[in-house]
Amino acid sequence: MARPRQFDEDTVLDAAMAVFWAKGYEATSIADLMAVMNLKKGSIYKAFTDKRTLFVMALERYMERNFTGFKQMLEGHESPLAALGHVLHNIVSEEHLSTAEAGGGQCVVNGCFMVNAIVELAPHDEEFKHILQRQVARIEQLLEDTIFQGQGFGEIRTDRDAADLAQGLMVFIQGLQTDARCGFPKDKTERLCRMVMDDMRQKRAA
Amino acid sequence: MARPRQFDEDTVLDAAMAVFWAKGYEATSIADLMAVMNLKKGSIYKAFTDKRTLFVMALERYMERNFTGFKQMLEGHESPLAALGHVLHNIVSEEHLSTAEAGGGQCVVNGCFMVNAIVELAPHDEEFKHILQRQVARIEQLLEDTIFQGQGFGEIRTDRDAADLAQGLMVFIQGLQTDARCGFPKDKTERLCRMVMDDMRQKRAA
DNA sequence: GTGGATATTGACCGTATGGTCACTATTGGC
DNA sequence: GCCAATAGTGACCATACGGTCAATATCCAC
Repeated sequence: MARPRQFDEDTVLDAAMAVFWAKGYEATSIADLMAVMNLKKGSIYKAFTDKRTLFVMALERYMERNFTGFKQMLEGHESPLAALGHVLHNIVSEEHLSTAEAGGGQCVVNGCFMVNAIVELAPHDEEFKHILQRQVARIEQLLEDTIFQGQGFGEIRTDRDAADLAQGLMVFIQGLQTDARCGFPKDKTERLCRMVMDDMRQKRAA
Repeated sequence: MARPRQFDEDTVLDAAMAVFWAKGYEATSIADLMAVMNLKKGSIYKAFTDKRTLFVMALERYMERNFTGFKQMLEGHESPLAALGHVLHNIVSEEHLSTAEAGGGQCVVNGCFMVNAIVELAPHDEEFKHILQRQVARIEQLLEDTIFQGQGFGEIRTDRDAADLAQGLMVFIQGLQTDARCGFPKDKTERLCRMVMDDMRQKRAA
């Protein structure tokens, strides 16, 4: 009994996510969003209230996808350490980094939307800060659980708490995302990932 | 034979640096700069051409200070490893993180201006990208030299290249700066720093 | 004190911004 | 076929943006 939507919400949210991810909150204008979502201004505001709300929706969409992506990547490996290695490899590989393809945009390495949002918005906006802190904690917990398993397996070093190793790994990952934004060569970051993975390994007495 | 400046360039540049550091490029308006620099719009444009040029000057000012700060912090320690520990401790401690006090602003933890600029600007601006890549490389080199010395000292592990260790440490530091923007507790990051320092140490056979 | 040179000022400009809203279009239920 | 309800549209709005410039003020050398 009412006119149905003429756009697919998932599709346009993906498009909005891509442009916010690539350009950040401030640098993305409503005009940018109109172009990439293929919607007129009025439709955007009717459906998503305002720019900030749309950003939050796009960010939460990203974070949810990112989190379940992590979980899936951690499954189906012969060992927890291999699973972590797989996650790191995926972070560094281009496939995981958005190519902002929605709207015919060019291929740019964008790093991590969450990290970008932290740097741009967290210090000046309590709401974003809480959302982002929660997400960081969630991912850290995932890493910690996996590391804990690996310690039980005897393949990950036990001279450190799983929580500490997880936090250290998380900081390292955040640093990698900065590197990505600066366009550093993939082989360098892959090398670093191998090194970090190797340092997590339980060393046998020589 | 001409009217002299009524403001101190160092002072106003410090103020501009603080606000760009805290809020980023896009979110800082000319009005913000006028307020914090205590200058009228026309004076700013006469002295610094435009917003972008002023930002570059502020960023380069920061980077130069940051770099010489690193160098000074690395001097006068009993050993290279202790020097690196001192650097890390300083990064984590509040003193090193800008308090944006110029202009009577509130005290906020701002992370690293360079990292903020990388995340906000590097992917979409070739000039910034080059400037920032160069600075990262410069700091990495400093770390590498120190690590190399420490290896000669026998206190830093020699099973890895100094260059690799330096790159890993740099990524970790960049991750710390993200954490800072998100407002994570200092004791957590200090703990992580101790852990990383300890992992750099040359282990004696048990 | 006059002149040349630079600094300071604030009014002004064109445009882009985020956001609103009255109007029209399209639907399913009755 | 009409009605209630929601979607789509684009003109419109106030304002904030980065930036310019002519007029004025202030300096030093002579």
